[in-house]
Amino acid sequence: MRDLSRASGMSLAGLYYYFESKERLLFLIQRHTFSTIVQRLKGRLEGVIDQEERVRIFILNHLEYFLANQQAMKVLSHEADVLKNDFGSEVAAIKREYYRICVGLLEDLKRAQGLEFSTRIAVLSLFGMMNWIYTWHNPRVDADAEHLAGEMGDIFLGGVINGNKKALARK
Amino acid sequence: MRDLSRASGMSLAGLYYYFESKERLLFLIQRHTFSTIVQRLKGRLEGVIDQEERVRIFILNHLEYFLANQQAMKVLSHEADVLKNDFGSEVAAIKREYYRICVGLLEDLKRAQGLEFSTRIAVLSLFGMMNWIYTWHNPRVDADAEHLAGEMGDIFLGGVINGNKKALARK
DNA sequence: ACTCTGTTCGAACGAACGTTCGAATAGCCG
DNA sequence: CGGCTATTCGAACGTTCGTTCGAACAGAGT
Repeated sequence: MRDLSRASGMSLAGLYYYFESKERLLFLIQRHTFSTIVQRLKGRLEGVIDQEERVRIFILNHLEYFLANQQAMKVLSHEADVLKNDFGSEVAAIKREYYRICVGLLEDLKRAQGLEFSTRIAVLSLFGMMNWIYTWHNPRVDADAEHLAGEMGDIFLGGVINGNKKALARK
Repeated sequence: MRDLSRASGMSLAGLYYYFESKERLLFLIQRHTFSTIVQRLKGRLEGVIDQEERVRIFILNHLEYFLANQQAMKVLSHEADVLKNDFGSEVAAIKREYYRICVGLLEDLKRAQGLEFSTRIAVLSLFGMMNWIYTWHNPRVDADAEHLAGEMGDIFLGGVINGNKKALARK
């Protein structure tokens, strides 16, 4: 809170006039962030019917937000699951909705292409690939969100589609 | 430190008889952990020539250690990069060696199969998939390390191999 | 001018943290 | 037994943290 007061130019006590506690402030930030990501995603998915393209949109939407707000996402990843009670459950609900959307995309993809793989593991692997980016992405060295989303989309989709056909053939 | 004294049964001051500071204790834990992972990996890779199998060994070795020491890895992931100066650079060197081993495995795979993709993005995507596991793995619900390593290996290898051939054909 | 409401702040509180110090204890060797 | 070293600990120190409180100030309405 002292860091925030210094950075914002408002006194420490002044912050508490607007935010009743540090926990509530973190809650507001988290809710705003994850709601925004979900809302943008829904807008971008509208009208797109190709299942692979829909997954690629999901990846791009996620990476764009993460890279545009990298320091913020570093904090939010670090502070995940620290909110208690109502704060925690409300944020968890938004995250769960986001997770479920991704599950839905993959279920649709499986149905459309006749694939068999664990949706849960695939979704969580994809989240891992995307979320880990805050630990290594350097804007001066690494490509932008669009390019990274393309590469990760190739790996992930190539994996669940082609890798899966191979696994089936192995049986 | 007070938590550690409670959990270990030794007094708070007693801890400082064995570890000169909290930072040095964290350093010793991190060095031990990452050295162990690297050392085990090297042993398991010995004599294995198939490039895909070598990557699968890498994944299995990583996941096995992470799941066998899940709470510890949660802390270590959380406390990554907090060590300063010599402590930080010595741990960073071990991590860099581990990273380089993975880069080597993928470079070999690319050479053996004539693939083209960004090694850096592939390696970091793989690390993301594997490291993120500490946030979601539930031993009562999710499969064991061997099974997860198989699934993640399918996704990742299927992605960099088949997904890559498709990307080349797209050109 | 006076009050009322909304806004801002310096100063402090209590708790938690990493660390230190001197005293107490235990085990061993002469 | 006496003396030595290694080990253990209660108590405290100084700092940082989240939070609170009362006073000060500004502007609008009467």
